[in-house]
Amino acid sequence: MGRRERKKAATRRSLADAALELFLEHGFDQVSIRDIAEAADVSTTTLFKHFPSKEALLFDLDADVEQALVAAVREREPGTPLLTALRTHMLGTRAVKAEYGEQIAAFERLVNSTPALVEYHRRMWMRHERALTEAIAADTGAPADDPVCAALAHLALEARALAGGAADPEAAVNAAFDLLERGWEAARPDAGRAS
Amino acid sequence: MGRRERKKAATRRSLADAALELFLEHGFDQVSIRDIAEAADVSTTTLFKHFPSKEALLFDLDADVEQALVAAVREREPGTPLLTALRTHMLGTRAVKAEYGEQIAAFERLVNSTPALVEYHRRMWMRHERALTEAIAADTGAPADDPVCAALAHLALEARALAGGAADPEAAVNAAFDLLERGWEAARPDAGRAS
DNA sequence: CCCAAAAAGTTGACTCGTTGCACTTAGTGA
DNA sequence: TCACTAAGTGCAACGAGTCAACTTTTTGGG
Repeated sequence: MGRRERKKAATRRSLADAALELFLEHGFDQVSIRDIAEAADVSTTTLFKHFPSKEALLFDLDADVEQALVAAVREREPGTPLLTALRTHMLGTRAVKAEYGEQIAAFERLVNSTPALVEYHRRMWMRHERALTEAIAADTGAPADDPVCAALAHLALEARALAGGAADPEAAVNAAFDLLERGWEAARPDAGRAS
Repeated sequence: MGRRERKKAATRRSLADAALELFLEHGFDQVSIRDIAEAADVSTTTLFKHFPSKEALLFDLDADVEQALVAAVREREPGTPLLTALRTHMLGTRAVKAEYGEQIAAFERLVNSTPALVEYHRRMWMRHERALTEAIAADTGAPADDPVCAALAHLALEARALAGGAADPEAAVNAAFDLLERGWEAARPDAGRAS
């Protein structure tokens, strides 16, 4: 990796870092793009060459975490039912987060207290809908555009948004998956055991 | 109703009309707030006294249509299962719309081709989540904050968003409800028959 | 080794949604 | 009739995001 790409990555990180710090201290809406550019000592145009929007500054690291979802389905333990793997993954990342402690907690508080960020987060999350649909379809031998697989993917992903607004997020996720799991097994009696 | 309120309603309507016309002709993003205010012969400040945002200009009429959803559950034929009523309502309004013909079709095309509008529409729709949750809970005698009822409400409402992006919307709605209905009946064996 | 092309950054002005402020106008109610 | 209030105006501003023209590097090929 040449010097150019290293420098590029450096300014990118310095932007994301400055943004995170300022957002955590003053709140998302109280910090302007100009403030961030100023803090990272670049111009606003440069900032927008690195990040397509103000929101994107925050979810820079989070991007690959989201990819893990599809992997959790595709590369799950053989013999594990699909929905079980999904459910575990959604509950599991939560546990990992809890372990990391205050930093991630503060980040989540920031996101969940800013409507624009909640929405953006949701959008990013939902981008995997198609990939998940295909993973599920492939898994059960259904055609790639099977409506039932699409519905399952969509509704399973929605479980996260549902948890976001609930008093007890874990219970909410479990409730959603209880519903889906039973409905899914009824629809495909073979799906509950191994595939 | 005095003259003042009549005038207020008049400018409001003239704004909404101008907006709809311009949006349909040029597309949402190609029309600025200033254009609309100009066409209705008021200032942009006045426009924002009537509508809280650009998007709101379009969904002025649609607002009460959305309210019908909760009514469809609460005031359904006695003996009809809850989910059946919901499903029918979602498929039914679609049929009504088809009958109205080109105008509504064009409107829907406009909305569905503009990400900002899709999102706004979804938001409006999802505002009924709490009301629906309570209606469902009351219906089955569960506590008002029962997670399963909340999950069902959320996921049922989501069926619309799911349909929006699907090749065959009707099939998508049916697939979602098939899943939910089975899961729901498994969770509450008494819920499938009458209440 | 040098030069041209590509990539990174800068500057400054601009659009667009949205808000705030100070002001006028016109119904309304006593 | 008169004070009050709500609607509307004009203008200036702010913040996000874009655009175009221009200055650096950095890099790769002849």
